[in-house]
Amino acid sequence: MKIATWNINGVRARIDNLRQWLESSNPDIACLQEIKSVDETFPRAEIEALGYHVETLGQKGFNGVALISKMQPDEITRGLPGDDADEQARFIEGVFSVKGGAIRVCCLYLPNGNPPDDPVKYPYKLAWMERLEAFARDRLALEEPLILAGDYNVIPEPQDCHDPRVWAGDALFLPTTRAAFRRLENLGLSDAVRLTTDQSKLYSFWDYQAGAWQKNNGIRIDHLMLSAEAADRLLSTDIEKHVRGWEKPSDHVPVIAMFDFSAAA
DNA sequence: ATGGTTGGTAGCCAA
Repeated sequence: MKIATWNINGVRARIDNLRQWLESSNPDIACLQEIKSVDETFPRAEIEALGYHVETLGQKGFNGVALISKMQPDEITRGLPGDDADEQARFIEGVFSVKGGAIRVCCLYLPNGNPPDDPVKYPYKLAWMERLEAFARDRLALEEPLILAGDYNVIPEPQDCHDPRVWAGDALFLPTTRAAFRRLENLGLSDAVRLTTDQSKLYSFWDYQAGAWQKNNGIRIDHLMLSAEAADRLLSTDIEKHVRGWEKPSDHVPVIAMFDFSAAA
């Protein structure tokens, strides 16, 4: 089973890329972030025409996430628990039946947090990460294959960016941010890409500005974090870098993980 | 080099 995460940076501006990607990469489940669309204007029919189920949590103008899948989900939950006043559309969770049980796939768009001295933005990021940690602790107690996939807006380690000095003061790389990410790992979640390679300079995002793509000035911020039960079934991962070279690309590329959920638990 | 690029929106903001 192929599970993907992709920050698409505007699903309506990117519908041709999305179709081309779904047809060529053929994921079973895809987590999309930054759809920048309300549910009413989401290009549902175009995606359903390719044989996918579509679940969205939209928002006007920015944010917004979608979970699209070949299988019908058994259960969908919208929003990250822990703050009823939070109106930003950044989280959608689906449960899917596989042979021998269920898998749980969460699509998340973690707040960017810049600028870090803003009175609202960085504290919101850290609070959101605390809520994610509490959520993960709850779900990990179920002892089932759990995949938390999305744009984390976190550069986990210095080797995940082209130049750590450039990112030193950025909300994506501050020690406090990285420590919060490590707390997720310490709960028992593993970075799928890092389970399969220790290679440096693997990136999932290149800024549109200053020729970052041409110079390979990228960062790795899109992650699939796995429970032990999911990690046990992991076969391989891939960062689909070629998608960044397409016409009118997103600034992020899809990150995928292949699993074998066919064996009994 | 505190620059420059994109999407959604009509607030220039968010990234």
